[in-house]
Amino acid sequence: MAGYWLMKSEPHVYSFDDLVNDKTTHWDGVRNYQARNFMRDKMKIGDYVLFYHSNHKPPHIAGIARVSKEGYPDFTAFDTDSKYFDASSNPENPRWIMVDLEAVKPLKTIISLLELKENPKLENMLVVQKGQRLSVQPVEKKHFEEILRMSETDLDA
DNA sequence: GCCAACGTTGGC
DNA sequence: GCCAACGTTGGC
Repeated sequence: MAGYWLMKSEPHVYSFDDLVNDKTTHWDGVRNYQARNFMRDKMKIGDYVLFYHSNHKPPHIAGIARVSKEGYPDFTAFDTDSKYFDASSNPENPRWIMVDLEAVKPLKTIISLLELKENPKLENMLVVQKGQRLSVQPVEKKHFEEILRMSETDLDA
């Protein structure tokens, strides 16, 4: 059974439209252990991902993606030219992990953070909790399906 | 192992 | 641009 996730990206850095254009991307640059552990240990091929645009007015969920490759070393940590370079990670003992995502489809109507907060069915979602900064979050199936319903998005259409 | 200082995230 | 919340670092 597929799992469900929410992943945050700043759209001026990498947006859902960028993913649609690219078809697939590697999710590099995560430098938080909790987020890394989800990618390393829990995310499976075919899991669905709510693609969230943070640092945007308003912050919102833009589209649906899917895991297309499971956790493997984030090579940007080895690249001294990368802003994600981390001298304490190396190919023999990589500290940071990424997954690949593929675009599935944009939400028919985007759902803002305010709309998420106003829906009592979503009150337990991590993304609406105060101070929640985690950039890779697990999502419950019922919450994922509620967001599809709110956004009038049919994954099978 | 504690915790103060510092850096980052990200909504507002 | 502000700042609350949180994670990390490093001295002790």
